[in-house]
Amino acid sequence: MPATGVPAAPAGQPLAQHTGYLLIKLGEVTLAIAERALAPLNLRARHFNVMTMVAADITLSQQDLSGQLGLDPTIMVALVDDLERRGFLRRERSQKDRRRYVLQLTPAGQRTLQRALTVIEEAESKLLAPLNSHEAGLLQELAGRLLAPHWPPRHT
Amino acid sequence: MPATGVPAAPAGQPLAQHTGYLLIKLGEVTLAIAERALAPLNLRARHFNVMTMVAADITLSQQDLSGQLGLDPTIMVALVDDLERRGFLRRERSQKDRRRYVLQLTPAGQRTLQRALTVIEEAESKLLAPLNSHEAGLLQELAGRLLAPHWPPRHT
DNA sequence: TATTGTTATACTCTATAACTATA
DNA sequence: TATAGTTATAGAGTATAACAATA
Repeated sequence: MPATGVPAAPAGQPLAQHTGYLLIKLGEVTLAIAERALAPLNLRARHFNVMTMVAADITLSQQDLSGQLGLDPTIMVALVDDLERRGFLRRERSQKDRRRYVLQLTPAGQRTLQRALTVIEEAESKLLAPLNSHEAGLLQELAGRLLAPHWPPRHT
Repeated sequence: MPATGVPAAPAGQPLAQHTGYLLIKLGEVTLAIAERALAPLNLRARHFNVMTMVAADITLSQQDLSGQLGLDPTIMVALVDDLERRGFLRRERSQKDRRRYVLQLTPAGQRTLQRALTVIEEAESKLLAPLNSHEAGLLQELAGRLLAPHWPPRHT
């Protein structure tokens, strides 16, 4: 095509032809939905992520969590502070390495995580409603394949 | 499952089972890739989006653009200021409604958009490399279907 | 010396409200 | 009165650097 012109694009939504644009906007929409679903529990999506990780693996330090979730360690401090202040988890010094914390959900934290999981799965199911179960599984698989080479991100 | 406990999850990546989490992180990764690809042109992804929209439809006002791109109108002002200052587009008052601006790419803007399009498509192709062409088309279609009910977002 | 967690702080980003000019 | 665009500014969110405790 000539250097003097840009090809005419369909007026409707020229950006919708870019898969990348769709993925970015879909990510934003999905995050907004998750935040709205968790708001009644006074939780942010990050709280849910941290609690889910801690519930699955007690041996994770705060910096392990930062790395796996792609958050700055200083943000993790504030997040864990908040969850601890609200009685959802406890910090205990690791016996093997007393610089590290071992994080552990309290019973209240486990109950809250369970409720959060319920609303998250409900929201997710609404978001995925336009897809049949085969398509939903396919999307899950494709997204996972695309993400794998880039996650966790190397912190700048 | 009992209220006193949360089901044991695979330690590897408990969040990866949530499609929503994958979509959010994939969106973040995709945006980061786009920003990195455009950085040598001194453009942000938003610049590219605005220029693409303006190239496709000259009749869009700044608030039309804000709405379609999901950005606050005040952010659009700064964006258009920047593009105008760099000689990539011009503001002209609409004849039909002199409150509105009609935005128009300059020849330099068209050339820059063309170069931006090249690097964006290159980056997109790298991102999608793990998929064959059928899968890539499928992802495009599924993402579009999921996004449609939620876009553009109703500004809070 | 290096690492975990922490604090203080500066920086970016965004949204809010108030204004003007046009309608 | 309402709308398009603008400005100033406050608020949220983030990252940077420096520090204490431990390895």
